[in-house]
Amino acid sequence: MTSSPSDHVGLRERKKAKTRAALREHAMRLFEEQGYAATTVEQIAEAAEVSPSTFFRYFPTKEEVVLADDVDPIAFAAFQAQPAELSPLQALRATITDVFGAMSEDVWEWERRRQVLIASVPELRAAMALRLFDLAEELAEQVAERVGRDAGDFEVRNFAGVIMGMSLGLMSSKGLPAGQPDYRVFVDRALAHLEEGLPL
Amino acid sequence: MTSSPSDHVGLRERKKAKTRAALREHAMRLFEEQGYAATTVEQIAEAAEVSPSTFFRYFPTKEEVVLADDVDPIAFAAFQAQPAELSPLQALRATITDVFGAMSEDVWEWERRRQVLIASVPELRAAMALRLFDLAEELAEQVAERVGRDAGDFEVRNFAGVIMGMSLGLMSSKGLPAGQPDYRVFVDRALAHLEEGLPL
DNA sequence: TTGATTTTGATAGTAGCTGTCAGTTTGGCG
DNA sequence: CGCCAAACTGACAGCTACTATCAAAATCAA
Repeated sequence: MTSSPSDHVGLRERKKAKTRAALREHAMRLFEEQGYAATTVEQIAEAAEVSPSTFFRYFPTKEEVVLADDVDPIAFAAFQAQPAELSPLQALRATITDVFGAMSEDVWEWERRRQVLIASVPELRAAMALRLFDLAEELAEQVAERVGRDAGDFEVRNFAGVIMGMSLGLMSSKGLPAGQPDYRVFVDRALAHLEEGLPL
Repeated sequence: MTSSPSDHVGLRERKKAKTRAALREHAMRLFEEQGYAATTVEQIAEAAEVSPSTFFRYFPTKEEVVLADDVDPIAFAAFQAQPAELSPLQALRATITDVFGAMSEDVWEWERRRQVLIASVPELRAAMALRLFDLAEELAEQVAERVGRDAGDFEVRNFAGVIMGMSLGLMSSKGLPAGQPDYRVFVDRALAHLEEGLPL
């Protein structure tokens, strides 16, 4: 689903991909080493051996180099592929299991580093929250289709908003065990709790 | 609870309050007239007849002049005052009714303008999301006390996160009727939906 | 009125980001 | 192979949010 039939992977494309990956990796490394705010775009560009203006050609903002994500579209595809008889919450849980299960350990490790960084930098959390608005929009559309309602339906939107909030809640740096948190477990547990009606 | 026994409201304090109010009002007006991004702090300061550096002495960031809020502490106090036999969700609904009901029409009108502005400016939505993290933290503590659990309890935190997300969902500019949305109704409806276990 | 404290404005500086604009590299095609 | 159009690149200038400092002015307490 990520490549169209006639996909010219010429030298140009490969070079672009390499530059992009280099920027991301050096950025992540520098952020972890000396902090997000203390790292300037100039330093990242220098480490990746390009000019600062080139950085902004690949990533519109400094935040985006961390937030750029390639699992979301996969997850949405997986959600859509869930059997129709599942309830939205059930389908969501199945999706999480599927997507996380299919991740290689390398990809997952990268993802974990991202999460830790985002959770610890308020600026990134804010940007992530913004992104979640769009994701909630998409989720609302898919849920609407699944249950045969309009995407503008109040309860459908509320459902999507609640899921979004649950995800944000898991990002709260406080309250989660430090070290190497395994978000795979947390997400499933939170969804299960929601499925039972949030008993307290 | 906002004033200590011996509260000297001298000329100094009054002037400060006036300056603060002037900054807020002119900022809101300018944002509505020419947009948030297109309005500079310098313009706001000039309209309120102070220097730009004075603006930052009253509000740490440009966002804060919109986000500064005085109903949150009232709402938390009201939540704490709810009868102990109510479930967290019931207490929350009662709080909303109480607080919104006690608002004067003027205060409510100002609140409505704020909400509309925040909903329409991504930057403000992001900042508001950040603030909701702190609010969720406080909510978690109060809920924990209410149900006799630890504030770090996973399900308590999940509850707080979900409530936060619900609030964010209501801020999504799309999907809400334009014009003069009455958030009082929406919040209660969303809470009721949650109370029923998010049926779809 | 005097002296302490607070508030204020001016100034200078940093960083993130946006634009422009020429110089170079690249891929496609005759 | 060689040319052209397109894309990529890097340098520069500029804007705005925000910070830090410091002396002048206003306010308060005695």
